[in-house]
Amino acid sequence: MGFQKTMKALADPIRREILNMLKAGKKSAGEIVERFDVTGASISRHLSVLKEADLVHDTRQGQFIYYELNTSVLEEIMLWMSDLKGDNNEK
Amino acid sequence: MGFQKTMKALADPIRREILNMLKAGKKSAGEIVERFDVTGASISRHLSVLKEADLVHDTRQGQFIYYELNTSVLEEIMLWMSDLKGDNNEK
DNA sequence: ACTGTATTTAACAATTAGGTTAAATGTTAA
DNA sequence: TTAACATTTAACCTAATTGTTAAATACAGT
Repeated sequence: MGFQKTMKALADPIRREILNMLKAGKKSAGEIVERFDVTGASISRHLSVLKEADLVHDTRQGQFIYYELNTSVLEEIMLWMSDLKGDNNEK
Repeated sequence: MGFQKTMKALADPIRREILNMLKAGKKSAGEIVERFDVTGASISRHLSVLKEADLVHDTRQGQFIYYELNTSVLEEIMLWMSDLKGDNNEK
């Protein structure tokens, strides 16, 4: 269940770019929107896809909602890819 | 150009399962079709998506077309994920 | 040349995804 | 409580994806 959601979430370039941005630290939805040429509503939905995939966590602080990267779910994906490549061992 | 195609190709569960099958060695389109509950036409298109993403190579042998796994394109994806995770080094 | 088998391609229907604008929600501050 | 701001949700549109069936292509054997 999680795997499919994660892969689907990662298949969109805007969502991947959002993840790249968050590597530098948590950012508010507004700060994220600024970087793209689409509406806030559109980014908001992308964020909710990332959230459902557990690739980000959000915390409200006042009127802002901050998004933060969560890479733990990438673990099993990298394992799957490693396995596919024939690297038949851990990590 | 390649990255997006690869991620898109990997986002479908049937295509991932095809790749899993091919880990065991090359298989004809027909052998692949047998494993799934969809028509050969459907699998054929999935195979062409995988081919366009360079995740598989195909070679005709008589009336059969054999598909073979190519994992080289996974390299850059794993690098991207590693980088996202903060593993700021090689491999 | 014909027949059978393997596979792909074309045409179409149904579903999903991603974008927009407008309305709704939540928070802050006056 | 009203106003302003940040963000999400709803309604809608269009384009892309995935599946189906039927036709086309490619090869093998007689």
